[in-house]
Amino acid sequence: MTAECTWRRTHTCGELRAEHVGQVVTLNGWVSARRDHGGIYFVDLRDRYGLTQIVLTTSVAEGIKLSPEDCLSVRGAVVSRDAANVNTDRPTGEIEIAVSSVETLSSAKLPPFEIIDDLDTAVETRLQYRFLDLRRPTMQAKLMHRSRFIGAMRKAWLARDFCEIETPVLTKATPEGARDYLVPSRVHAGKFYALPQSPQIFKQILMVSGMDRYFQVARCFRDEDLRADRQPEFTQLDMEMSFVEEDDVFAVWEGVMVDTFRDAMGVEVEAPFPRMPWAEAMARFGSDKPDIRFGMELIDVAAWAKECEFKVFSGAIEAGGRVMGLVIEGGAEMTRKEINALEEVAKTYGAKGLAWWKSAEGGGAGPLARFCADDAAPRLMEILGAKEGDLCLFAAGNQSLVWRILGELRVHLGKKLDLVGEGQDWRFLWVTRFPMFERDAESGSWTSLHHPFTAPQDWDLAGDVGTLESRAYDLVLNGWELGSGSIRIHRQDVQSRIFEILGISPEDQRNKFGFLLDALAYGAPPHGGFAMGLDRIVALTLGLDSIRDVVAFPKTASAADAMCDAPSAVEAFQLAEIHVASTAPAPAAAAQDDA
RNA sequence: GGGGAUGUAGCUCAAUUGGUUAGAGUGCCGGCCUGUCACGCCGGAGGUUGCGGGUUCAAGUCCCGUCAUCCUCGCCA
Repeated sequence: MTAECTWRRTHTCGELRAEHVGQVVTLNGWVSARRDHGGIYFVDLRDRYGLTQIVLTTSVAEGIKLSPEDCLSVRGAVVSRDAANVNTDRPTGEIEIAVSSVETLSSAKLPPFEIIDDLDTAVETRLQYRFLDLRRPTMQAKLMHRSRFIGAMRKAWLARDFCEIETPVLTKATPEGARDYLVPSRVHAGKFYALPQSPQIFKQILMVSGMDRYFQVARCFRDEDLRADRQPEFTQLDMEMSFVEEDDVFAVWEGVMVDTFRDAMGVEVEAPFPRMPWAEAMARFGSDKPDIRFGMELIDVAAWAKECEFKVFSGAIEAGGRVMGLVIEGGAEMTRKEINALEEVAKTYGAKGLAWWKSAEGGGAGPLARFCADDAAPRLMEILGAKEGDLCLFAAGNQSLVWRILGELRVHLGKKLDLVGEGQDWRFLWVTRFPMFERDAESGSWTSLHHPFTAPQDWDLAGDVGTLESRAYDLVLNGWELGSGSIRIHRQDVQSRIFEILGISPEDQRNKFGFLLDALAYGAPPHGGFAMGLDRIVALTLGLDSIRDVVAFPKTASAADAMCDAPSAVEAFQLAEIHVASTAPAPAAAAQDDA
């Protein structure tokens, strides 16, 4: 624009105060609420910074039609309000703008929903009109919190001499782990890139290169089904450092989290964070991401169960399985209906049923009561640490199933019974010493629990493969897994041996990971790192259960973008260029749906 | 891939056992109003009950299929 600009703002809609009274200002913003009193007309003008009331008298308003969400430029004097008219709920409530001229920069169609905070609109509609959804002050506040949080973190890493380095988004497909998003190559007919599930190998190679301390705010892609806390593309704070062991990684992260919480939120986080071996986490909480804000730990009742007359329990012990329980203090007041609901929860996670007992010296009540005659009841109560009036829940079966059932029940009960006490906002926990390998349920072969580059506790890999412990660790916050990391393998011979255990042939090792093995052969430093899911921690610090509100343009549960309608069909010539032919059936006309 | 929930006016919801012209709040439009800030008062418009089929004298309601959204199990090294 070469002519003098008539509409550019002098202030935002959130900054004018009593001290500005008398100034003539120009504001730009959107029409939020309108209150027409005939001879005088009030409009709340909104932008990212706040709301300012503008006042139009009849002569100014003449011929001007303001609709909700019109984008305006208004010019006028800042005037103070009479004491009776001050709006104490708004930072700008002491003043208003006596408008002398209005310019409509862009008029708005009637929005499908009102742009206000406390409006419970269907997610479907919100996502389709995300540009309007993101105009709501709460949504803008969430995005601004995300920006502040990540900004504080970046500053904390840079202050610790970490170097921010970008790694490729077009990279190499690997069959291990999650399903890859694939990108066909035009230049190399029949070949494909993959979008990274994480920058794992690149960051290790940066360590071999001697970059020593790396971090990145990295977008990662996994073509798996969604959840409230999982999107197919998500953001990690990825880092790696050289010449370190576990304690070094923990210490630097603890410092970064303390700084970040302080800078972004004004919250003092307690550090160092407690550490707990995986085996202890499973035994005590039945979970590798325990919420340590409340107790109700799992109790092994094998000593009682093996001798009891309840065949399900004694049989489980004989078969090499476990019988464990939970005690809900005062839970005997629960109704049969509530207990049945708990059983349904247990069944979701593979339980055949849920044995329960309202504990009492005299034998108690519930399905287990008839096995609690004479001294059986007091003995069971002693093992459980239960009192009269408590409700005890039991699971029997193989170890992993029992852990899972009771671990999930514990989390469920923690929410249902509101067991998290006051002042327990941020309870971080490092979970360490994960198992190195687990059996694949289908093929029976070994797979890495973390990833194949994780160092073992014992470089010699001596002993039974199934009992080997790794140097992997997770950071857990209030029962959410925030991220994982490990000390890596920096020795080529050990890396090859791990691939061998995983059943990857020497030939496949060369094809898939040859560049890493090569790198490890050129003086790789001991190194380790960690990656934190930023969507999750940003959601968690806002008290949200879903990460959808902290992602500007999230996908729906079917991995679609409701606003731009991705994914979508492409032109035949585009497929031809990349040497791709679709095997998808043509969409049937009858299946078309205009919803 | 499996299970559950939901789908009615622009939005949020209601509609008895299958029964008259599918209602309310809100928003929107028009009128009135000079101190509102969830303004108020009066009036008005607004519906393919997601889509397709079936049962029935009669379907928002029952049945089958399908689509979409949310939650969830599997899956997510």
